[in-house]
Amino acid sequence: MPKKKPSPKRRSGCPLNASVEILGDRWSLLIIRDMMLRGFRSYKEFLESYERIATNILADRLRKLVAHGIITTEQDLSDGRKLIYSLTRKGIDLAPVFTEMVLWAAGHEDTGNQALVRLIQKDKEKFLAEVRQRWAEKRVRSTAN
Amino acid sequence: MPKKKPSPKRRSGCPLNASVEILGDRWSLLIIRDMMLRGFRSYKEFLESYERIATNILADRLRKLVAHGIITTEQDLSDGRKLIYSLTRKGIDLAPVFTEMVLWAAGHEDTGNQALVRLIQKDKEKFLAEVRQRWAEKRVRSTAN
DNA sequence: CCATCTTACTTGTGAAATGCAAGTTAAAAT
DNA sequence: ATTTTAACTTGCATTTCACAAGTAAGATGG
Repeated sequence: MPKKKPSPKRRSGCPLNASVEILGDRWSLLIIRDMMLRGFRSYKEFLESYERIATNILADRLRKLVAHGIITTEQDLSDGRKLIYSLTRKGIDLAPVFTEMVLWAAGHEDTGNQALVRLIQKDKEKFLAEVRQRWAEKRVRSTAN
Repeated sequence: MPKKKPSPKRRSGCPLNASVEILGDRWSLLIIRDMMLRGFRSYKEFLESYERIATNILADRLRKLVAHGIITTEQDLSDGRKLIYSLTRKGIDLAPVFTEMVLWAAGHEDTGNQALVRLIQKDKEKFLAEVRQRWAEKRVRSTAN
C-alpha cells in the first residue's frame, strides 16, 4: 500500500487542493514531464530543457519534489559529480494527470507536438501502459548512461 | 469545432506547457472546482470558499479565466449588482484533469472528502458524464437562484 | 426616499516568490 | 597541473501574493 503523509497544514482537506498545493506552479510538472516522457535524469538536462528554467528555481523544485516523495536521487556510480533523479511510484502515477492536461490543451489551444497528442488520442490506456513500462525498465539499469 | 487561440508568446509549444501556463497556480483550478462540483457562480461564493482566496487574487484569476475562454460572465437579470459566472465548454472539458488530480492525491496524500473520491473511483466515466450533464442543465436556467 | 446593507470589486503595503547573473565546490577530463 | 563539467548557491532587482481597508453601484427596510 502507498504511504500517505499525515499532511502538513493544508488550506483544506480537498484532494484537489492537495494536488494544487504540491504541483500548482509553473515548473514542477514540466520537470516531471522531462523525466517521464523525455527520460531526463540529471540537473543539467533539466536546465537545458526548452522552457529554460532558472537554476535556483530548478534546485528548489527538485528539493520540493524529493520532499514530497515524487522523485528520488542517487549518486551516479561512474561519475562522482552526477546525481541521478528518478521518478517514484507516486511520480509515475502522475501520468494520467499529464495525459489529460495534454489532451485538454491540444483540444483548446494552439499547441505543437502533435505526434505526442495523436499518440495519446489514439489509445490513452496503451500510452499510459507504455510510460509505466518504460520507467520500470529504467529503474533496473539506474546507473546506465 | 473548438476555437483555438493563436497562442501568445509561450515558453514552448508543448501542450503540457500550455496547460501549466494557463492553470499552473494555486487558485485557478480551485475556482473551477467550485463551479464544476459545488455549483458556485458568484464572486461572493468563491470568496467564501473554504481555502479563503484573497479578494484581489480572485478578481485577477476570474479576469484571466475569462480571457482564456474558460469561463464567461453575464448580468444577473434580477439583481443588477450580481454577475453570474459560467463554465464554457473549454472549462467543462477540464473535468478529466480534475478527476485524475483528485485520484492521484487521494492515492498518495492524506486527504478528506472520501465521498467524492469513492464516487470517482467507482466509475470515472459515469462521474464525468454526470458533471457534464449537471452543467448542461445549469446553462439553461442561467439566471435561476 | 433615505440610511443601511450587499455585491463586486480596487487600492495600498509589506512579504514572499521569481528571474537573472555571477560565483562556488568537488570531481573529471586533458 | 590546468581546464571543464556538474550541481548547485548567493545576491539583487522585479513580480506576484496576502492581508487590510476602501469604493461605487444597486438592493433593501422602515
